[in-house]
Amino acid sequence: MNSAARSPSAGARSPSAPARSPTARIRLDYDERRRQILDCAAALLAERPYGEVAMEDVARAAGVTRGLLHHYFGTKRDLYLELTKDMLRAIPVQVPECAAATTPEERLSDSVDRWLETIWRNREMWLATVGGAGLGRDPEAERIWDRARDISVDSMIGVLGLASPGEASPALRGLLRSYGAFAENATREWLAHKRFTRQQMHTMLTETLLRLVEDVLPAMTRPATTSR
Amino acid sequence: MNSAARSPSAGARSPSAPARSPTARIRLDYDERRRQILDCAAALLAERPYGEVAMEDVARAAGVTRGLLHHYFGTKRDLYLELTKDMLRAIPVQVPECAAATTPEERLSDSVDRWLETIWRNREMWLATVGGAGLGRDPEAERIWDRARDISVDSMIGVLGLASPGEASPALRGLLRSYGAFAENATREWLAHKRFTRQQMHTMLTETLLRLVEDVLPAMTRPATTSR
DNA sequence: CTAGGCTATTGGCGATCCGCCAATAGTTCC
DNA sequence: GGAACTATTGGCGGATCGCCAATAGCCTAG
Repeated sequence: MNSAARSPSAGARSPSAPARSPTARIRLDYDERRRQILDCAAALLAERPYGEVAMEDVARAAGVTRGLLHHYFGTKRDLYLELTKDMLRAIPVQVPECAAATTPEERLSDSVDRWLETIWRNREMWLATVGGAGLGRDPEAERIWDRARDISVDSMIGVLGLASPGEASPALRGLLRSYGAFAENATREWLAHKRFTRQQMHTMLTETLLRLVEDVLPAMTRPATTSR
Repeated sequence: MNSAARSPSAGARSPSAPARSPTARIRLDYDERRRQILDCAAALLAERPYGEVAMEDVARAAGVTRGLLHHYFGTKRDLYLELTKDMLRAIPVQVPECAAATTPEERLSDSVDRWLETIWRNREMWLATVGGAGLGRDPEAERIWDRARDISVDSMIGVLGLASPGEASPALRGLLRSYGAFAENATREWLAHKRFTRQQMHTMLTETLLRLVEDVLPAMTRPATTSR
């Protein structure tokens, strides 16, 4: 645009320079910078939707320029997907395996507890990705989420000792995936609006899952009518 | 633009072109045009995400120019919100009230059935809005959805005869809202991936809601531990 | 049947943001 | 101290959005 008004001296850069030397170019290690950018992006995406967070904003928050973001992550969409993957890596769906001789209910309770703990520690990043800032229905994003959800489903099946991973019926998998949506919504209301206590979250998540697999699933797979 | 398009060889426009002359400026009634634009937007948003549908695309699909879209709806975001409101209007959360003397289970079954029927008839628009093309975490959109979900929650409370609308506990409302997310996910898998049959949908939705209010809710509101 | 007004519709201007890449400047190692 | 290495910058070009003055269908009065 208006590249005019560049005096020959070419000094006097942006007046809003940080307290350091005005043109300090701070050089970080690859992984450090990468992490910092991801954190800044998470913070911004946790408070307003994807479409309203400009790359420029993320860059400014990280104290770098837009070009660097593209250098590290490629597209804005790529940055978002990277953030998603990163979050899914940080919240590895609960692996139970506490002790061998326990009831499924105990394992489930433990598993849910651990999961809530992890979510709570990463709540900002969770809200930035799962919580809905998303870019919606992107095939790649959907693929990532689908895989994560399938892993989560496998984990649930394992915790409850329902079936060998390969043998679960489509109905069961679908049911558990929908339970995942249920849990996500409850978590969002817990984190963003404090509509549940953590105690309530725990009870709700465990009890609901048990009811689904013990009562709802049999009713679904029973082929005959009698839906009541 | 192409004002010379009447030459014989220059025919063969898009096969779906209207029977009018190529450059005809077709003037429609306000409501007609509005509805047509909304339908075109729904069709496009049903197959790819919000960010990848340009206003230009919607305009071309509707056979008009971009400017007209802004004239009718203002911002792109406004258009999307309008579409959402429109969809929520078209799918008025099931009003049961079938007959007076029925059991809650029967009313619920009926209500779910009616809801599934409506969704199926409007599946394209449903997928375009609920189904996830969304713009994510927009405050206005969230407000719209929240109101719709609250109405839906009231409806469920009414169908099951649980409490007078004003007296429902926050826990109940939150639980039912999360059930809404459960139902939405199941519906998406049903419509977009055919992972459930309609029969299964019906059973799953009714049975789950009953289990939630009869078993899970009491466990949540019971203050003591014993979540086992 | 023509003139004139009403308003649906157009076309294009300015601004914002994204994607990229050649040039620049810290950092390290010899 | 100099040279190689690479993190970082700055800006160009393209796509899209938001808007508004000008245009042109359609309807009614005379």
